[in-house]
Amino acid sequence: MKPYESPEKYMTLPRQARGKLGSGGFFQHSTFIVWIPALAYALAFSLRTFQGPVVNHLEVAVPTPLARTFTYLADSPVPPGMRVLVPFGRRRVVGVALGPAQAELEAGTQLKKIEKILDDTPSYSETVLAIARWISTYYMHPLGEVLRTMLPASSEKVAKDLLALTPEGEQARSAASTSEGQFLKLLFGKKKTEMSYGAALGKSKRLAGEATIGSDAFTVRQLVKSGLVVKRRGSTMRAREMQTEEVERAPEPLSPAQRGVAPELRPAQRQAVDRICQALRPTRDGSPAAESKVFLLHGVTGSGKTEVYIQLIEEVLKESGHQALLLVPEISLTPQMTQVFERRFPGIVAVVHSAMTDIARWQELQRIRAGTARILIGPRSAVFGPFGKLALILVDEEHDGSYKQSTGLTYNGRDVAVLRGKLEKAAVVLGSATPSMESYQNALAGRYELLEMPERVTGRPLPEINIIPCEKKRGLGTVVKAHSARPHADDVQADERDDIPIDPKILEALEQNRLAGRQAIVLVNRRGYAYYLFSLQERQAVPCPNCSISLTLHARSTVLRCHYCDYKTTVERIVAERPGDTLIAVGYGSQKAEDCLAAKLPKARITRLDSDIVVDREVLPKVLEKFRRGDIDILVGTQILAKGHDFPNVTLIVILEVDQLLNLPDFRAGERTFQLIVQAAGRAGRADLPGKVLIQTVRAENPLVLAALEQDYKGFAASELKFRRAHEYPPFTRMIAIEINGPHKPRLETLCTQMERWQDELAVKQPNLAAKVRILGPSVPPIETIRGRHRRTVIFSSGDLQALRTVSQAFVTAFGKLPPKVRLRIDVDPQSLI
DNA sequence: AGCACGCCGACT
DNA sequence: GTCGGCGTGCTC
Ligand SMILES: [Zn+2]
Repeated sequence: MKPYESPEKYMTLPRQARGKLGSGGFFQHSTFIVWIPALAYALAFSLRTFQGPVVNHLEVAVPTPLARTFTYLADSPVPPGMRVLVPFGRRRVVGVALGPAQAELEAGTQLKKIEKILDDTPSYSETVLAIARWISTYYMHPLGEVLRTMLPASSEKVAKDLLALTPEGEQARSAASTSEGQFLKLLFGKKKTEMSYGAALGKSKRLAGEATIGSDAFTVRQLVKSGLVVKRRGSTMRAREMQTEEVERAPEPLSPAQRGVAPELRPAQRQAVDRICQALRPTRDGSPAAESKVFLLHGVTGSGKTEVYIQLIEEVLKESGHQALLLVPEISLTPQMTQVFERRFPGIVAVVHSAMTDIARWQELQRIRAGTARILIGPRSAVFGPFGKLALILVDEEHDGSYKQSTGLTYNGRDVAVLRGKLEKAAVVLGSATPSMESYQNALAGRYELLEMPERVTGRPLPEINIIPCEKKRGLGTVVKAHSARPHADDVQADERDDIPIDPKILEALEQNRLAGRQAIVLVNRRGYAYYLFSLQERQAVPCPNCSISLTLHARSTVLRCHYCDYKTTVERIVAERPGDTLIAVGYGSQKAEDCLAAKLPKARITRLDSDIVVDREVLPKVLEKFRRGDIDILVGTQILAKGHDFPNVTLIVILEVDQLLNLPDFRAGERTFQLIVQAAGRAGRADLPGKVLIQTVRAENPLVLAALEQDYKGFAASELKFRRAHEYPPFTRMIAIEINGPHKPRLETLCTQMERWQDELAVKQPNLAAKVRILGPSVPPIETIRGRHRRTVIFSSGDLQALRTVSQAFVTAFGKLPPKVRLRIDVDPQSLI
């Protein structure tokens, strides 16, 4: 009997077998606690019979994209939180009982009966149900789906059909001598030998419509018939275990010294621990503190946050049964990291991460549910853990973007943590060296208590940070003129024959570092999708007059546009408006820097790590391991390299494309850049081996960069908050981004016109409401199409959350019926709008 | 999102 | 003829 299998499967098993599950729902606390509400509930249920038509009517949340719940008939009362098997349409699904149905039924509705109750005790506690309800409303996501995502993933993976190249097909592709072969190359790309069948259908159709490069188009059918490809039933892919997962869980016995006389705390640490402990003090009856308190722990890199966490957890453990949750960005969730806690708290730490198999994850969470584990360490989804008595939630690196889920239910683990803390009356500690503007503003406004640890306690000195100003434009890009405004590969090359993208001083430093037997990290941006126009005179990107974010420019086009508000202008116009200025089209990320490194440092062993690879559980650990072993001299990669990993032999970190990062078309560009520099500074060197950080920029006097050099968070935050306030961005407003996407561009554009009309109507019909909410777009996002689907975004923002919700909800309802194949995505508090 | 129904063009 | 692709409607 495997508990992680779908309920449908185990429902067919005899009852005794089910008993082995611990006869428990997932979120249950204990049998004792649950049965009392169950009895009270039964009483209430029967009383209802006197009141009205709700007898035996049970409200059930069903996992479906429909934004509503359903009413079923139940023979006996079903306490809220129980999972139930119900008929739904022509299938059977697992829903969650919510309570007696309150809503009036439409006349003539034929109710169906619940088929089975799947739990002996509720899977979802009252508190967890309350969290689910809040999430459902706040993130505008159906309750049934929210409840489903809260449970650990079941291993049912949909077997999708695949289209695979046959050996003949592979041959035809590499030869590319036939039109079929050429078409296969377009369809599959150069290396892949299989792709999803659905994607193949769509892509082949698109290629046929595009009247492509001379080569004929074929239908998938034709290709199958000629034996070049075969349709295959997709195998159910099982998440592969990360190698590190097998790291010995029970560590070797520790000497008392090792295990743990806690290190002497510095005053700032002591003070933080004391303040938070006050909030942890349990009330008389043994339940957690009477009131939840949120702390923002702002500690510079090396200020000893981990030790503070550990001591707080120790405090929690003093109370029988009390538990603690430590949320960590996915990327930092390494065995090295968890071992620190496992050593200090042997046997009672549970760890979950996304690379685990479902069984392993289920088992870890089971330990939390049973109370045998008292500490849970995990990424954002761990915030839904099945705690009995959660007394403390720690959110490490609270500013980290990985706490935000970007697809489906777009929740932010940090924000849910704050809510859960409130509902569970647990203390919440948000820790960071560079707090998010949201949390910092909450602290300034007194909603969170700010605790500061400005002092470094670890032996590692701050590295030397140098700005390398670029006197030349350093290969930034092409100078645009009215008559040749297009950024084009040829121009770029012609222009840069003697203008390399990396300053010789940096190349020299890299070479010296290698000769000294040390390693280096070079941080670049992800390879580019667009350009911005850099004014040499103003030393900044040409911004949108409405939104103050950089205007973007695409290759082979001279149209500059704002992807927030859809403001448009042309390069010619900008050039004409700024006589005497030099304007440069700069790509946000490029291959150039890497190529230059390889060319100028032929002896160095250089490897590139793209952030796309994070998704790939195989590559990332392998490369990092190689780097750790010293088989790589220079690791070139995106921001992820600055996070989480400690490489003791890295003494030099180079940040090459700071200007591009600063000018990303996103109101958080500055915040991200600041975080990157501070993080990098925290990673270079170690106690006996001082590190160095080099920053190449065309604008050496940039106050943001200067503040980062000084680790002056407050200075940076003050100016950043000023910017946010002036332009009505978060944290001074809330934002909801709605994306529509679909394969037919004209259809999407028609829809956009309707959306504009809707806005006009709102302004007329409800002027008061409309005045409170800023609506930008529909506009074209910087990445216009993803996997053949065109995209448009509408951004709602307001300082009045109620008004924002009302307007967004009205909008979503108005466009509830979408044209064929068009999908709508809602992102509440979007983390990135690209 | 599933799932079924019904319509239509194209391949045995 | 029928098989598969695709738009449409429904889910207590
Ligand atoms: Zn704009």
